[in-house]
Parts: sequence; C-alpha cells; structure tokens
Amino acid sequence: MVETEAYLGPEDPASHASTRSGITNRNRMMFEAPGVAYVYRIYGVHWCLNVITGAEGEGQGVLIRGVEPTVGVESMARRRHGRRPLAAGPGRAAQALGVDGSLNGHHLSHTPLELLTGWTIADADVAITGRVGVAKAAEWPLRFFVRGSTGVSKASPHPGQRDALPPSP
DNA sequence: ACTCCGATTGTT
DNA sequence: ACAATCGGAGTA
Repeated sequence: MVETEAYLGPEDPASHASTRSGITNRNRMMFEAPGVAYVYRIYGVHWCLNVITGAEGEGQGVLIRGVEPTVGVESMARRRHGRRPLAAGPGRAAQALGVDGSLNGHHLSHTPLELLTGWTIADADVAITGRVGVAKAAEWPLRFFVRGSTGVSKASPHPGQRDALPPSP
C-alpha cells in the first residue's frame, strides 16, 4: 500500500463525512469503528476503498489510492483484465484487490481482504502533498505516497508541499 | 420529481 | 479532450 489520502471528519469539506449532509446512507460507514471498510462507487463506474481510522462516530478514514503489487500479481492482473497500470489509482487498486460494494461496512478482519502491517518506511521516502481530484480543501497536505513507487497514481499536484496543516478541529 | 455531479479511468 | 454511467445529494 504505497499511496493513501486522509479524509477527516465533518470539519473536512472534501470528506464524505463533511457536515454539509450529516450521516446519510451513502457515507454512514465513515462513522464506523476503526478497521471497517468504506467502499463507494465513483462516477457510476469504479469502486474506491477506504479504511476507517477514526474512533466510532468521528468520521475519519483513509482512501487507498495506490498499491504496489508484490504477491498475487497474477490474480490482480486477471481482475484488471491485463490492463496497466495494475493498481496505481484508487479505482484500479480496488479492482485489483477484488474490492466491490459488497465489502462496504465489513470489518477488514472479517473479510477475505487482509490488512498486513509491520513494514517500516523512512520519512524521507514518504512524500506529502495536497489531495487529488477534490474541489474543496485540496491543498490540505493529506496525501501520502512512497517516492518512486510504481504503485503511485500520478505526479504530485502540489510539488514540495510539506508544511501547511489543516485547521485544528 | 428533477437536476447536477463526483475522492476516476480508459479511449479518442 | 471526452465519454462512460448511476445513485446520492441538493433543490423544488
């Protein structure tokens, strides 16, 4: 998992948990407990996988934007119908991992999808930029990716951005 | 009920 | 540059 984007709770204008709508049928899994998957359909075409990270009710989650294939490459290629890149980008990553709407709301410890942790990545190898494809608060430095990884979706939209922080809640 | 549009991708 | 594709969310 080499590229992610954080979406904060109701105070984040770009988040589906934004206070504008409150809790709806679409975004309600954002407010679930940490480790729950929030999967939603974008542009009527692709699935996007988020992992809830905030405490229950907080509405914080992390969008999985890019995966660098290491094991199971054959399966990923099959699910992607041989298209490249295999898993760089949220839609591609979800498809490569076999994620669809049926996973929405399931805790990741209770699904075929297993989240492995334990890798250490040096801070110097992690780039932090603004978020991709959002209309509001795009400049908030909440996109994280491993420099040079083939699993990263695209070049940084806001090069060099590393300092600014989102407003404290 | 009706319109608008999106945390994207693939093709022209 | 643009189509694909559809349900959520906002407006009435």
